Amino acid sequence: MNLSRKEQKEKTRQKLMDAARAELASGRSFDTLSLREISKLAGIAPTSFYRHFHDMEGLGLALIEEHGVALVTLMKDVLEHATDGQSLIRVSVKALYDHMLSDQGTSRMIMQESTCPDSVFCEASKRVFLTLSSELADYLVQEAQERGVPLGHPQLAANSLVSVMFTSGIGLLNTPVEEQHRHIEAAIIKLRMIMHGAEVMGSGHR
Amino acid sequence: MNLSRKEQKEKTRQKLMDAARAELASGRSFDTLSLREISKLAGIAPTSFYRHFHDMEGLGLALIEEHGVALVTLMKDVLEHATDGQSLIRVSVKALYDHMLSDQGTSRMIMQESTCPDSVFCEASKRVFLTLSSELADYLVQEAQERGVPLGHPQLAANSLVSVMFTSGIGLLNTPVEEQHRHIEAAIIKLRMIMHGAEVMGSGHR
DNA sequence: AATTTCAGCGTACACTTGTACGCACAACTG
DNA sequence: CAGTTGTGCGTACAAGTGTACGCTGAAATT
Repeated sequence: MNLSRKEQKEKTRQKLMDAARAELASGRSFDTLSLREISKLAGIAPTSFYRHFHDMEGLGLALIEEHGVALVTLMKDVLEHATDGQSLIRVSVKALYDHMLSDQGTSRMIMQESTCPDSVFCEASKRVFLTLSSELADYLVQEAQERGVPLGHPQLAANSLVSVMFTSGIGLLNTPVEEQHRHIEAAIIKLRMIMHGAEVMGSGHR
Repeated sequence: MNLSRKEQKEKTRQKLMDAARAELASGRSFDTLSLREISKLAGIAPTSFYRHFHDMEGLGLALIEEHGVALVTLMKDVLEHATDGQSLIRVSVKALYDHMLSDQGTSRMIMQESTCPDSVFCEASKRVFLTLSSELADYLVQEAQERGVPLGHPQLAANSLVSVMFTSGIGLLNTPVEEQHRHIEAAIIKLRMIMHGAEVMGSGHR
């Protein structure tokens, strides 16, 4: 079972990313991670790191990129199979939170980096949120049209939904298992609240 | 104009905190700041740092603490002088955003640290948000009672309001001046949307 | 006036950091 | 089969890190 060069390389690359994800998941912030440390955890020499990424920045970017793609795919999938508006929220939340729990490190990183200005990470993170927001907004207007219930400021509504969804999601990561269910239900209520608000604002009420 | 020892010490302490705030404001994350670097920027020897803080962690905590107190004071002040519910949102947003703009560094730091688990900073940051949320929730129920318009889930509503307010606020920091006004108006709409939603949920509608 | 206190400094040490350079050796290519 | 390619390694170095230790001089206390 000799591995080809490409396979082997991909494998070590994943080892590096996994090492970083693990450290992130344990609560470290990305910019406290050092090239040497990650290399050691991945079981390679520090100088070999450069065979896979030009930089730690390169690694970070790869993490965000991969996570973002998965997130957008997930959301499209959920929206596609949505039945009605009520359960949609519940299903989205569950799906998103499962995903966040499965990669806590990168999830936190994206949230963190989205607050920093002028960094490559920030741009990448914001792009993820923006994509999700527009995707959701598109769906909302379409769905509202079908139901004949106009929505006010769908773009802003989607934006708030994403904000609250992720802020709550991050909170969930630091929540003991026995309280997670309560936490999720709270998030669902918050999201419904925003949807109701959007509907009110859609029916002429300012 | 000889300064007393205490005054002098307080002055250098502030120089340290100001140096940190400046670095934070320029987009650095707190844990990339080194003791030596901050000491140099403050114009003192690295070893003198210990006369003021036990740690960089100590400095960080002081930053969050001070900022948090200012924030809570500000909010209480705004709520106290509130006239009606509509302008309240506008006034709060303006006040908060002024405050955030005046200390971008710490504002960002609090947002960032609130996502990390198991850190002293996280606890401190979350405490700030929690205090703000409860303060706001208290006001909302009281105000709702006076108006005779019941609110659904006031605690969750307050929580969402704070989430959206701060997420948008952080976004504002990275927004060019000419777009800031539009950004603020968008935030106000988002917040009103949540309030409408809370009112809908208060009138039996789930 | 004599004594104590203490903010600030300089030196020193053990570590960690990124990365330049060249070598080895297995996998690919012709 | 010879030749090239490229992953991974070890060494080496300059730069930066936290902090222990002891000193100084002025302010505060006695």
